[in-house]
Amino acid sequence: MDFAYYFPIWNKLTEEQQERILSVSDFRRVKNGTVLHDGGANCLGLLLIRSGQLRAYILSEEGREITICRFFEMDICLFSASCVMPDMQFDILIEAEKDSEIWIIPACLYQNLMNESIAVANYSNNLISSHFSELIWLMEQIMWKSFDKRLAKFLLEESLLEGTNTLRITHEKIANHLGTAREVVTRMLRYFQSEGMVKLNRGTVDITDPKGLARLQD
Amino acid sequence: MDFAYYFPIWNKLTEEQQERILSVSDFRRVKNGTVLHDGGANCLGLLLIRSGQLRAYILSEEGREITICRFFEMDICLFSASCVMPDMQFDILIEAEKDSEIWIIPACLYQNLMNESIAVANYSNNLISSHFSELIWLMEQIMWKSFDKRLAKFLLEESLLEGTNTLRITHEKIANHLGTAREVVTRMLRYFQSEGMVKLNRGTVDITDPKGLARLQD
DNA sequence: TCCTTTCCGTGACATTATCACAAAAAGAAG
DNA sequence: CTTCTTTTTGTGATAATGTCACGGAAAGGA
Repeated sequence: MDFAYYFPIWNKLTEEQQERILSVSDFRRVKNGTVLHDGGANCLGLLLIRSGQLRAYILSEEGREITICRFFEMDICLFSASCVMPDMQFDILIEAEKDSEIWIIPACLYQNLMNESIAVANYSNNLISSHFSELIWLMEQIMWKSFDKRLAKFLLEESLLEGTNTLRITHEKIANHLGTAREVVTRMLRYFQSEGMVKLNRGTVDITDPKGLARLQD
Repeated sequence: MDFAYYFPIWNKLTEEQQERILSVSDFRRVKNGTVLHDGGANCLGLLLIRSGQLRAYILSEEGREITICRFFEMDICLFSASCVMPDMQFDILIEAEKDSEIWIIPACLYQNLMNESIAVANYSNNLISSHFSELIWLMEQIMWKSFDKRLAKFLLEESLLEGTNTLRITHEKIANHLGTAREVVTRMLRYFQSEGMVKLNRGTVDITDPKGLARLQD
């Protein structure tokens, strides 16, 4: 069990606390596309990612989406344990963006830890603070950056993440990440293509001029 | 000194901690419009509001604003103490929306308290969580509500806050709250007026049909 | 009364969102 | 291989909102 290696503040816990976590945490493999949490009442627990990738997003009544935050290896997601934070009342969804391996730490256990351990309480604090920061940053992007910049930035980030210039992603997925309509993405991508910055094919976006996109992005 | 009455978890602190807070906290009166915190490095401390009203907002490079959150009597604002939360790196501004009386609790003191007291740590947790929630809510409004609804909701909230249907506020202020341009507010208000829902005068918006606005707002 | 500042009104135009529809590509079924 | 279905993309028309430029009205100060 390499749980201890992945859990961030493992060595700040007492042995008894470590035991408790190990004994009740659940390991699980989920497929790309699995929805792990769909807002509101249900309170799965904290998610500790061993491998793969998750995304948290919000959903409008009309079915539009926007990605709030992404989680990677060794990250902890506590949006799926909103019951731990009683003042956290919102409907956020979490889905696997890749096949993933995760541990699920029951919310009630974590709740207890937060009440026992200052280290845990302060660690949670830092987690939420950094999510708050990211959200402010996202807000600034949405409010004050034109869509061409946001799209360019997204493509570059995605390319960095995947380690390739040939992104296997549909216009619709991109739209769902950025919180806009598919047509808007299509049109902007076509413009990028006309400028020689990308090459489009069904299901893929090929970045042919990363520097061009980079110049655009801010 | 009625500090103890206003400070939220006063009775969960030790006497020694209470002493320490009292001895270093600073009381201050600020005028409407005073900017208490302007982002980034400076780290004034926590603000505990005894009377008045503050708002936290972000600012674009072009000078556009949007209100992130407001603080009233007995609220605590910790955005002005972002150094306490090392992962909170963003430029947020805080200004008095009314003449206000506040206590300033030095950041380093609070920092220490968080490391000593689980109550303080968890209280901070709840604060940040609830701000995170509010921010998600704001994001949903911005992304998925049309401007007429947002403006109607703002006018009604403002009227409730002020306890009057005659709001003394300029179109520009409204625009700064809602993160849009003054012209957009002007045009929408004129539309509201043409529908008989408000009556406009220089510097005031008079709500003549609250129910009409309420029907609009969602 | 004159001058300055603040606030508001409005046309023209740009950007982004919405709606409606269709074509092209891929996949499934026979 | 053909036919059917689903997914993905393309695009025009129109609506909503943002941007720019300007001017005028009201308030306040000298």
